[in-house]
Amino acid sequence: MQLYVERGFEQTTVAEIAARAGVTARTFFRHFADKREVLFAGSEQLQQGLVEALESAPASATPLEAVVAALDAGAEFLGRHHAHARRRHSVIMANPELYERELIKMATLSEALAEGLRRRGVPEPDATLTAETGIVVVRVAFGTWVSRPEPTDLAATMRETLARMAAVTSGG
Amino acid sequence: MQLYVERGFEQTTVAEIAARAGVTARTFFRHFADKREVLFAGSEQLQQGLVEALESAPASATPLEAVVAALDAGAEFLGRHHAHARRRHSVIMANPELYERELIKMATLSEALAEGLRRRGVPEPDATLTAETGIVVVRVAFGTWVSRPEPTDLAATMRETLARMAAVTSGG
DNA sequence: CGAGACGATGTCACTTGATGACATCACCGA
DNA sequence: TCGGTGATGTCATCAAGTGACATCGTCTCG
Repeated sequence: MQLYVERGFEQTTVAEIAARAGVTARTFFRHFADKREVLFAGSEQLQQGLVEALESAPASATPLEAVVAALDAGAEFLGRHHAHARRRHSVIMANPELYERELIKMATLSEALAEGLRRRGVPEPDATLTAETGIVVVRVAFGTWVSRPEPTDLAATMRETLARMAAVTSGG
Repeated sequence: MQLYVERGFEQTTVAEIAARAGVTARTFFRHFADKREVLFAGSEQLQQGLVEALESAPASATPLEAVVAALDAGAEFLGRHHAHARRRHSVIMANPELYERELIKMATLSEALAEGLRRRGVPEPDATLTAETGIVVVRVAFGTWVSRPEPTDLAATMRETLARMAAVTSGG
């Protein structure tokens, strides 16, 4: 993060990162699949948390309600470390390569949620669509949350975003 | 495409592609920014078509209706060459690197639609959310369309997908 | 205590993707 | 015919990864 902020992502070489960490480039690649992955460590935990929240939603919950439960868990996970999140987000948004990675992480997350919904008996295409809706809400809400200079309530932002989403897709 | 299908994306080298095309690797990189971009030539036309359709929707149209107009244009563009689309899609889905690129193209498309909606006076976050909804519909509908062995009506699939999307986000 | 297994790291060599600098060559218009 | 322009080739070079092998410290078992 230091180097990416200092001189930009493309301009910093893996050798430099490794040097600052006091290891070798070869070692770097044993910890991270590639140069981008450094910024996405911990995304498995997020996914795991979301899926667990989805699964522990009551069986009577509608698909959307189950996803809302997952969103709440996501807000708790993402809603800490506002300052750090802002720095990280600005680095990612400044680099198409990193943004690509971010997007595929989100897509993976979406697929995991869809799978969880299917396990709950939700048929296709509803499972996929509900999951995708959830991910759009996470992305958009996180984006506005992170754009605010001071930390606010991410869960609330997500709920508002979801409400707008519902309004908008029903032709409001 | 030939080489990517024959031996997989990662396994084919730029030198091979260039050789089969009868040029040099250096020339390849003058036509395509990178190895993946080969599969995404023409995506600017798609974007342009969608945005134009969005703009030529009547001023009285709701945001969602305007996006539906764009979707129709997209269906016309994407809905041809079913066989080719299937091959291309399977190659992309088999390779995370390519899928990443696909996702960022879609994100760019989404942002272009959002910008078009803003020009129509749609405020945030509705513009972004409506555009994202449209893109989800394109992605999911295209996925099911391409999964069918025989060509069907993509526009119809999109409409059905959008209807499910509306049902699902309103808690159905 | 000592031998050996194991995990983390380093070293080296190599492939491939990607880019800059410069040379060529074909073609087009004055 | 001359000169410009655009497309391509050649060459050198850098950076991202990866495989093979060596090294070193630690932990465990007899």
